[in-house]
Amino acid sequence: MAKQTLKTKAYDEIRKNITYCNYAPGSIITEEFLQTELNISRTPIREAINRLEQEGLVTIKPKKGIVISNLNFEEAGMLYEIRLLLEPYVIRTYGNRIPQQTYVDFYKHFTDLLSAEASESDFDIDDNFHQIFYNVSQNSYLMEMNNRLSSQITRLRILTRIQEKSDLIQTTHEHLAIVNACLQSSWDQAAELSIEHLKRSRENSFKLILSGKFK
Amino acid sequence: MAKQTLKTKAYDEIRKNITYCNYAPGSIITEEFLQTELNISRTPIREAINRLEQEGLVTIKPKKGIVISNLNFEEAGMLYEIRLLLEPYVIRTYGNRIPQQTYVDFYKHFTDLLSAEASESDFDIDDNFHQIFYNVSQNSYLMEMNNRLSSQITRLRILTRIQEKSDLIQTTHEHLAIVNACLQSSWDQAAELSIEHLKRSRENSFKLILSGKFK
DNA sequence: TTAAATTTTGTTGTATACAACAGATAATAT
DNA sequence: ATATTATCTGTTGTATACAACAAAATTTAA
Repeated sequence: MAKQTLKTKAYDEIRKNITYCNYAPGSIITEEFLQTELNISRTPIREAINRLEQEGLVTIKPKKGIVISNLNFEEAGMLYEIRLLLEPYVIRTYGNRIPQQTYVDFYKHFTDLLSAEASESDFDIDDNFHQIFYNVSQNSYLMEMNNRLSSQITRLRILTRIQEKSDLIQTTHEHLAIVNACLQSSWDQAAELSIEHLKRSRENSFKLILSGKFK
Repeated sequence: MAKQTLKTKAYDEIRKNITYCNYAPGSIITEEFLQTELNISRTPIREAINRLEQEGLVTIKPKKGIVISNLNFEEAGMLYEIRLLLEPYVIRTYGNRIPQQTYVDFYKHFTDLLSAEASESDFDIDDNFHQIFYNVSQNSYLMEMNNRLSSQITRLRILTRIQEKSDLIQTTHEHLAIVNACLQSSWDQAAELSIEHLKRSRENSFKLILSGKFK
């Protein structure tokens, strides 16, 4: 990435801070705070914030401040509803566009992962796994939709996985099963497995949200 | 709508001009042009343009100008792919949330429409018909997705219907069939009919695009 | 004539000053 | 003490000036 305007720099920085929950969900920040924190003038900051509002990560309260979007029960429900609609579709429809080698790599990665300690990069691997299916669709609406979802999903994952690290193993097993089906070109089965995976993941998130461990 | 900032006013105005093809697809405009045309200073104009870029209606070419997005074969294909995925889903899943009376009103409206002359407001009715299904889903991702799609769809419709006004009758007949199925609570059938409707509509758009009548 | 270097022009990128306004706080009247 | 009014404070909304830069036009050299 050669060219980086201040606008995109501010956007990347703020978005990262939101997705990784450095700014707590529900909290209020101001443009001036960001201005001094990032050492960037208001104009690029504002443009970044406007975009983030568009993406649903913040809400601008006129004359009040910038509210970091909450992650509540309803939001999680919407999120998973969309994923349950889109992911089986992209797997079934575009799974065959992904080179077998990519599946093999994933497969290997996952088996390695199951026999080792959990690390910080696991989030990215998971994200990458889902993202690839959207990208090969070559449909910019699908890709953008995934982009929109992924930051919220990451926030959800961070807020939940912290409590239950054992979940990673279960998730990886399920990813493994999906990849396995893909390697055999059993797209319907892979789609079905992704539905099961998402449903279980949803129930787990719901449980954690309702337990009130975070808010 | 009581409160209207200049930002939203600029956004509404520019978006309307794009969707109704007052700014031709592919043409290039500048911030200064918009500034003088709308009599609004650059800052709100920029914020509006940024949002429109985010929504895919324009592309900002640094140091060059603002390019009104094109509507080509690929774009139309993506558009219909998403609609074919989402609309049957929302009809099947949320059709029952719409009061019967609303269906009856639609039904009446459509039959009136078939026995009268075509008017300008037909676009809005069509839009409204599709939109209601998304709105009752109460899923902000779905609603926003529809919002995103609808402006592109409107552009497509305007560019195609101009040539073939007879298409309106066919479309209305299909809408009628869908509403009919909904009135009988035959959601699966309604979903199936919407798929047929969209597929035919897609083929029609493709044909018109390929004929090169517009570019 | 042609190629290269230079200047000009037009556009967006960025910084900043000021206006508008909502909400909180303080002051006042009853 | 309480309700009402007025003031103050903090924040975003808007306007505008200037910087940076890319591309086009012009000039210059060979």
